[in-house]
Amino acid sequence: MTDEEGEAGTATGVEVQPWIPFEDRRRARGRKKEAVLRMAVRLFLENGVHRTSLAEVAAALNITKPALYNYFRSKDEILFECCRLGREMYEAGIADIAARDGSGLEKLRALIRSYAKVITQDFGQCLVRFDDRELSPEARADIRRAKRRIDAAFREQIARGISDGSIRPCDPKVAGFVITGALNGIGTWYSPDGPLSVDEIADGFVERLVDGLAVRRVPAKAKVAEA
Amino acid sequence: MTDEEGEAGTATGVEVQPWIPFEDRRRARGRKKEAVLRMAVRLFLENGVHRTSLAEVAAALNITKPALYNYFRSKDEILFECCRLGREMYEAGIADIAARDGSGLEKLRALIRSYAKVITQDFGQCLVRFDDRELSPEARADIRRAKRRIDAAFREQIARGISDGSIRPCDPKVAGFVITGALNGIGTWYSPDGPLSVDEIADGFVERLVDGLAVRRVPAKAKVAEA
Amino acid sequence: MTDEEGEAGTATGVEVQPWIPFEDRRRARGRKKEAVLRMAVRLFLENGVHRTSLAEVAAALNITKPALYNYFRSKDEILFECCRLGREMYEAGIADIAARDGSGLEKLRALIRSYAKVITQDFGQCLVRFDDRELSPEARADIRRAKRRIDAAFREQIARGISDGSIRPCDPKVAGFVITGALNGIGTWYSPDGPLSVDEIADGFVERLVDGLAVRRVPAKAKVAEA
Amino acid sequence: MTDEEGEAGTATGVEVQPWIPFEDRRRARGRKKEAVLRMAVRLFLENGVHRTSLAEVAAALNITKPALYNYFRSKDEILFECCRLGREMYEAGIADIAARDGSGLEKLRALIRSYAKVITQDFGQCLVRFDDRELSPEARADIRRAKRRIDAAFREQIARGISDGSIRPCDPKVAGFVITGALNGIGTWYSPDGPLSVDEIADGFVERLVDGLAVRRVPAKAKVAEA
DNA sequence: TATGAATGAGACTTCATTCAT
DNA sequence: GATGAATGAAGTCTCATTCAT
Repeated sequence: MTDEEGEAGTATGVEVQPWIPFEDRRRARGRKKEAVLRMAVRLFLENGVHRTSLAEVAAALNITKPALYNYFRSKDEILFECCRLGREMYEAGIADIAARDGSGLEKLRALIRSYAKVITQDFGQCLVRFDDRELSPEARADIRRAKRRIDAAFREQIARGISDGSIRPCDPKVAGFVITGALNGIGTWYSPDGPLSVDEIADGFVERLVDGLAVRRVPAKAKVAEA
Repeated sequence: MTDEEGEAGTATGVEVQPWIPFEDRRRARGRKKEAVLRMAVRLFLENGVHRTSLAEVAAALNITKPALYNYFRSKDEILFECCRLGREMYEAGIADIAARDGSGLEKLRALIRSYAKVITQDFGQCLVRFDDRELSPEARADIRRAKRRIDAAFREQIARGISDGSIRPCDPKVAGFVITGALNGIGTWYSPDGPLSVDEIADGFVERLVDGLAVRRVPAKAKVAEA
Repeated sequence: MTDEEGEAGTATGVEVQPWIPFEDRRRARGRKKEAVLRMAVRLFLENGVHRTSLAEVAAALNITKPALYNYFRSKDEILFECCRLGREMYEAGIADIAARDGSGLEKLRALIRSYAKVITQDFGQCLVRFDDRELSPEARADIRRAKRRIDAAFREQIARGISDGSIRPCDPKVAGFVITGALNGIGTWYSPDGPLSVDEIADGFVERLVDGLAVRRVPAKAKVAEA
Repeated sequence: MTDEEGEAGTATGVEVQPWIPFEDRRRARGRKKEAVLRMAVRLFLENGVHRTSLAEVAAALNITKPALYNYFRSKDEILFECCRLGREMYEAGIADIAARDGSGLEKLRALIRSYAKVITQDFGQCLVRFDDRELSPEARADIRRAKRRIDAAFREQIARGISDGSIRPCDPKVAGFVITGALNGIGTWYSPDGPLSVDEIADGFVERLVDGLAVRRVPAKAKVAEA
C-alpha cells in the first residue's frame, strides 16, 4: 500500500506530460498526510490528545472531519504516526552514534545531545508527553519497545564507560533514569521562543549530567590525602 | 488531613447512638472524602484521568456516582484535591529544609531526597503526571504557582551553593531543570514492588546528580592549573 | 441482574411502607425495560433494524437517546433481548408439547399451531425477520442454536410420526423446511387487522400442511390395491 | 441480458482497433454492469445490504467506488436492478407455465418447481431476502406489484385446481401463503454445496406440499361412503 | 445522605455521493 | 471512462452532571 516505487516517476516527470499528475498525486498525498500530522501533533501537544477533537484538527487544516479519514484510519492511527515519527528521530540519532567510535563517556555525551535535540521538536515530544494507553495495543507495544531500546542505548554506553574508565562506577540503570528523566523534562518547558537555544540546552545538560553539581573536592588537604 | 488515620472514629461508634454524634459526622465526612481521593488518584494514575470515569471511581468504592457529588462539586475538583495534597507534600518538604542550616549543596541534597520521596507516592505524582489543562483555571493557576515555587526552591539552593563554593558555577535554571526533570522521571517508572527502595533511589539520584558521571579528572597538570 | 425475586415484594407492599420504593423501583425498571423492548421491536419490524435509530426509539418513548443506555448497553443488546423474548416463546411452546402425549402427527399439528401463534406476535417475528448478522457473535450463536433446536423439534415429531405410522414416509429435513418455511412466511404478511384471526391461520396451515393440496386419489384400482 | 455470456465480445477484440468499435462499446458496458450486479448481489446476500458498502463492492471488482456511478446512479439502483433481474426470472417462469395446458394441480406443481429453481439463485433471492424498504418508492412499488403478481399466479392455479377437481377445496389465499412461504424459506438455507440438488429440493417440496404429511386415511367406512 | 434516572453535549466513525482532473 | 479527494449527514456511544425521591 505504501509502495514507494523510488524516483522513477520523478525521472519521467522531466518531459512535462500533460495527462500525468500521477506521481504528483502521490506526492501530494504524502504532503497532505504530513501536513495533517504536523497540525495534529501541534494541537495534541498544545491541548492534550483527548481534548483535541478531529474536528479541530480538520478545521485548523481547512478541511472537513471525514476528509482526515482519507489519510488515516482513525485518531489512534494519527496519534501513532506522530509517535512513530518521533521514534524514528530518536532511533536515527542512536544508530548514528552507535556507528561512531569513542569512549563510553564520549558516546554518552553524544546520546544526550542527540536526545536533547529530538525532544525539542514536536514529534520528538510525542513519545514522552503522550500517554501510551491512548494507543492501540499494537501501537503501544511498538512504542514501548522503542522506549526500552532507547533506555538500553543509554545504559549500554554507561556500562561501556564504566568499563573503559571514562565513567564512574555506578548503577547504569539508575544513571540512565537520571539522564533520560532530565532530558524528557525538556519537553515540558522548552519553547523555541525561549531564551535558550537548543544547543545551549544540550550543552548545559551534557555538562550538568556529566560533571555533576558539586565542586570537585580537590583542596590542598585532599591532594595531600591523595598523595 | 492525610494523617487522620486509624480507627479512632470507629472505636467511638461502639455505643450505638441513634442520631450519630456531632463531631463524628465531620470526621466521617473527612474520612470519606479522603477515601474518594485515594481511590481516585490511584485510578487516575493507573488509567489516565480522562479514561477514568467517575462511575469507575464510584464503583471501586462501592458507592454510586452521584454520591461523589456529596463530597466534591466536580471531577475537576477531585483532580485538584489530589494535586493539592501532592502540592502540600512537596511544600512541606521544602519548608522543612528551608528551616534547616547547611550549605547550598547540603540543602540541595536534602531537596532531592525529599522530592524523590514525595514523587514515589500517589499524590506526589499528581503534579507531574496529570495535565494542568484538565483543571479549572483557578486550580491550574494554583498548581502552576506551586510548581514555580518548587523550581524556585531548587534554583535558590543552587545559587546559594554557587555562592558558598559548594556548587560549581553554572546556570541555576538549567541545573534546576536537570534535577527536577530527573526526579519527575521517577514517577513514570517507580513501582513499590520494584527492586529499588525509595531510599536507594533517592541516594542514587543524589549521587548521580551531585557527582556527575565522569570520573574526576585530577591529573597532575590539572592541579597545577588550579593552583 | 435480572433477579426477579418473585412476588414477595408485592406481598409486603400490602402494608404501605413509607420509605420503601425499593421493590417498586425494581419493578418500575423492569417495566421500563419492557416498554423499551416493545417499542423497539415494533419500530424494528416496521422500519427495519438498520433504519431505526436509537434516537427514534427514544423519541417514541418520550425519553432521550442516552436514557436508553440505563437499561441496555447497546443497540445490539436491545435487539438481542427482543430476539431472546421471541426465542423463549418458541421454546415454551415446544417444551409444552414435548411434555404431552400423542402420535407424531398429533404433536406435529400442535407444534404448527404453537409456532403459528408465536410468529404472529412482535417478539416471535424477531427470530425470523431480523438478520442474525446484526447481532454480536455470542448473541448470534445463541439465536442460531435456538433455531436449530426449533428445527430439530419439528424433525423429531416428523420422524416419530413416520415411525408410528401417522405420517407418510418422507425426508424429515425437507418436510421440516417446508413447514417452518411456510410458518415463517406468516410473519411477512400477517396483520392483526387483517381478515384472518390467528386461530384461523393456524388451522388453515395445519390443514394444508397435513393434508396437502391434492384431492385424495382413491380410484377403484387403488381400493383394490390397498385391499 | 443475463444470457449475454461467453467471450464472444472479447473474441472480436482480436483485431486491435484503435478507436474501439461501435457496438462493442455498448456491449462492454452491458457486461460491466452485469458484473457489478453479480458481485453486488453476492455481497448483499452474504453480508446484508446495509452492511455492504459500495466501497466493498468496488474493491471486490478491482475498481474504484466512483466508477460504479458510471453504471448506476445510486446504491438503490443497484439493489433495484438485482431485484429486477430476480423478478424477471420469476415472471419468465410464470409466463411459461401460463402458456401451457394442464389441470390446476399440474400447473401448480410446475409453479412450485419453477419458483424453487429461481429461489436457489442469487438474483432470485433478492425479492425475498432484501427489504423492500431499502428501495426507492418507485422501485419498491414495482417489486411489490411483482410479488403480488406472483402470489396471484399461485392462487389462480389453486382456484383452478379446486374448480377442476384436482385440488381440494380450500382457501386459495392461505394455501398460496403456505406454498410461497415454504418456497421462500429455501433461500435461507439452500447452499449449492449442500447435500440436496435443486431438483431434489424442488421434487421434495412439490411432494410435501401436494400430498401433505398425513398418511391417507382410507378406512373401510370411507370406501363404503364413497361407493 | 444517597440513589436511580435522565440529560445535553460531544466524540469518533461510516458512507453514499459529488467534483475536479 | 475513471480516479483521488472531499463532503454532509447520520449513527452509536460515553460521560459529567443534575433532579426527584
